[in-house]
Amino acid sequence: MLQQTQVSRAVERFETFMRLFPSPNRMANGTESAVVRAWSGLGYYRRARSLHRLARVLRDEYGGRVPMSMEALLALPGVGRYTAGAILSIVGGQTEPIVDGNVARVILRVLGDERPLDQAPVPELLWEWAGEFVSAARSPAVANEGLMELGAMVCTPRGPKCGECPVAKSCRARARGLTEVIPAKSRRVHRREEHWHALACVNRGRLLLAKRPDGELWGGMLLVPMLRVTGSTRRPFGDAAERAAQVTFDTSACRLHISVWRSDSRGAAAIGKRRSGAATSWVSRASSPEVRVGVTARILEAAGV
DNA sequence: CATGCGTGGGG
DNA sequence: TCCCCAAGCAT
Repeated sequence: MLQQTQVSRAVERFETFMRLFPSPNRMANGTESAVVRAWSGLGYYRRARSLHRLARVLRDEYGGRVPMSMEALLALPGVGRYTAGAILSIVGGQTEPIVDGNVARVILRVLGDERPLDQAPVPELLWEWAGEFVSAARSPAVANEGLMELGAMVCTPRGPKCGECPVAKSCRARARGLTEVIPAKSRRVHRREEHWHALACVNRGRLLLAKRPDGELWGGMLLVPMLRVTGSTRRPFGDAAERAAQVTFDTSACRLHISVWRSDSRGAAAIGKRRSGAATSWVSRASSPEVRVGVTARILEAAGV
């Protein structure tokens, strides 16, 4: 959960999530969609799907336990250098470094390095520095936690609290007045614009949802049926739906301009004509978490259903 | 190695 | 309103 997600967002979900999946075996014995459902709203849903796959690897190959070696951890789906380092150092007390966004910011400021944190060879430099740091520490867990926490609480992206910083005296960014420009911003990518149709389709308290195709935006998620506009289709769902609203929705990579259509029991057939084999299902509005989250919630609200 | 992947809060 | 960014990873 903590991969590229603020601690406070993860904390909100953690207790519930752990009650649902108290052990790797319990998750492995359940379905992927159960995990994705519990994850809904957190974003980056590949993490949820990876986690379910990971649980099955633990069940089938490691007796339901987490292997405590770098090699084994890095081979698990969704586990990279950061996650493996965190598990080994914080859980296992091993001398392994962690570099997250916070740590990178602290190191670059201390060094007065004005390069973007993702520009080669900066990442390797950061891992080496963090490796020397944790090697010199009595407790790898405390050292790594402390370094991340320093970045999160004191050496913040804007307005760092240098007056409270234990290493302010040896910080080059501080000495040169560069704390606001380090770390340097990397080249910005333009958010591409796409046009989509969405179908808000309600019948007797149930809502039509469709599973997004793997490899596309929101792959594997259960959402209000959505189609990307490719040609110049005026009425993508025929006469079965009426135009209800227009909404804009941003993801990290693109801005979606969505034409929202409203329909009833006829909607499923309209979707079926558009998409061969689209996995649609009617779900209860009251008990389905998808209804209250993300793009689906926005579309339903805009459609007034 | 550059890019894609969500969402929500803060400035 | 708009941009930045968050306990990254896979491809």
